[in-house]
Amino acid sequence: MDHKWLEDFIALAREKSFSKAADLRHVTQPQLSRRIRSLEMWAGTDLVNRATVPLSLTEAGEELLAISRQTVSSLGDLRARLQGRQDNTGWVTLATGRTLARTAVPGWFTQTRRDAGDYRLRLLTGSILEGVLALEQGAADFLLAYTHPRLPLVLDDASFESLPFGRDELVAVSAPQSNGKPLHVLPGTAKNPVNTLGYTPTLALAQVLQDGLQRQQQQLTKQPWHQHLMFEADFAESLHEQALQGAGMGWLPRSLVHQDLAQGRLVLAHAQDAPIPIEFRLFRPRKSASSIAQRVWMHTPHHAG
Amino acid sequence: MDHKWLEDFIALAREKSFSKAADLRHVTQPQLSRRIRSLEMWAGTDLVNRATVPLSLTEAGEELLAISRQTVSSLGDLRARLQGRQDNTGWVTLATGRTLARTAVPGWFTQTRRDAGDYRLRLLTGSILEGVLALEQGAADFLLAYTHPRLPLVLDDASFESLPFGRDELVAVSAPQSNGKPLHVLPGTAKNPVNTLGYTPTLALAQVLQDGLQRQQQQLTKQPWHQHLMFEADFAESLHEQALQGAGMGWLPRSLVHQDLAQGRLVLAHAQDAPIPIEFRLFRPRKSASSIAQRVWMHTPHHAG
DNA sequence: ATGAGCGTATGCGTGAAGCGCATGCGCGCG
DNA sequence: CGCGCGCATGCGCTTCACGCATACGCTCAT
Repeated sequence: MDHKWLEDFIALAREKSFSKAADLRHVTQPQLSRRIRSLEMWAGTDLVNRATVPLSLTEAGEELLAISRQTVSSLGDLRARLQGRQDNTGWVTLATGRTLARTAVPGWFTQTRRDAGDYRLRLLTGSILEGVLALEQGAADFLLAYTHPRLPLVLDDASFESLPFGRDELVAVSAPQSNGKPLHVLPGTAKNPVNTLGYTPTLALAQVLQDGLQRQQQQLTKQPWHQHLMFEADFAESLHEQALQGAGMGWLPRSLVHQDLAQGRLVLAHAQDAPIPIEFRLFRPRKSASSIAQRVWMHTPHHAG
Repeated sequence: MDHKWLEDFIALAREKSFSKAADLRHVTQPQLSRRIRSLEMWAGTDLVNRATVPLSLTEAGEELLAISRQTVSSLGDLRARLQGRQDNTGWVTLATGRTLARTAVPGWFTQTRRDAGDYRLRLLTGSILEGVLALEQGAADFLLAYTHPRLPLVLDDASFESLPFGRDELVAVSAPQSNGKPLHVLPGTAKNPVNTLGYTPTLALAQVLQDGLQRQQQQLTKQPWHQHLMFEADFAESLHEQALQGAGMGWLPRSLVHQDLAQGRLVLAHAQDAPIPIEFRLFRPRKSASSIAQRVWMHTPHHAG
């Protein structure tokens, strides 16, 4: 009997749909179907009436649901307490991506440390999905992530709250020539496409960027840009490095390159100077915040969306 | 989080020994060690203080123990209820071995059906270990198994009770020659060993037989018998079949062959006619018996050990 | 009535994790 | 000081959990 099965079952009872519950649980629908089937095998009887629309629980299912809720919550609470016990040494854990860790976190940390009192920060960098899991499992106090219609970010509104944390913009930059003009500039030509530095598609930034570019090409220029992807990385810093070396044009967060732009090490590589806006929010569980995490949350300014 | 881990942890807290708990849980000591380690990883903190002798639980471990007990028992009870609910259609489930299913069960079934009222019997045949698991998990109402000092049969006395069910004896039999003397007879000679039919060592009967033979050779004949194992099966019926065909000498339960002995299809193949006694007991959980299982238990005669 | 679309179950190949066995290592006792 | 007991670790094997692709059933609309 896997504890996961009970959590799956609770989700299924809430959503009354295998597909929806599978999304909530971050697994595919077939897998959730099999897990529920396993739970039914373990119980020795059917738990879900699949004939009704929407599906309903059998009598046995209702009984198991009650016990599952109690079990999951008591074990979850205990686990959170145990984890929190050794975290209550003044640490706050923040899950985020590598780029935001470089751009948005430093300023926030120094500011909240000044306003909310001294505390120590533990940073967990990884994919958005990893961050979501860390937050759900109590391994992190906060999650700082990009928000975008194309990023599903499945966090239950009932259990998690968020506030607008900040915004930034992706600007097309390139190393300059000796005359100060960009070495690589948009749009290129068909025979001379612009050397481009890109994000790996798994990265959240890549999704946001792709969507932003599509819109720009629709609104600004009717014809496509001619790009030649030279370099791809899952870390904005790497692209930054390549851009500084003159390897190509890349879309980088302005906060990451504004100093280079000011001092001429990089220049804007877009004829119309059309930055792509990006937004990010800070998430936290609605309950069971440590006192320090609570103070930090309260002293985090809401950047009006 | 595997539910097994909690059961392991409870066993460990009771036994205060990884090895003992591993035996109770029917796994090897290293595996139990790893499971507890997994549980500690999940909890995020140590649960067991391995330094003390005997080992003790940490504060976190004590808290988890309390919740584990509650969780395991409530889930276990519910499961038993659910299983019982659909078994309460007049079925009683008996786990036993293949041999006892042929020898001891039929008479018991007809007798208890007469005394305890009409009921239906579901027979689960398998190894003793499988039967023990079926009983522990509520998949079976009763377990009928050989008892012997060499068979560890790890059933918790606090949770399970048993009664002496019956006894039988293994007799050496062989097909007869035309003159009525056994075709294969003990003891053989060094150059002409007796063709023997044996049980696969995994079988409980094999353990009992081997122990019985060792004692007999110590007590009756100082010198070993000369046997040549011709055929091995995990099912007494198969040996029976082979014996009838004259393939060799085999130790078979008397109840299985008494008719063949009476009618001369088989004859005793042992010079001193020294049968090996075997005993078997009926086990059941101390609690949560269905009403029918309760009646059957009550009407099962105690064959005084 | 028939076909389109949604939602759940199933086959399959891959990869990770659980398992037993063999062995290492620390601690207490003779 | 060595010997034995008890828990941890390395290793190879097998099993199963997972995602992907696809089949099946059911409803609703034309």
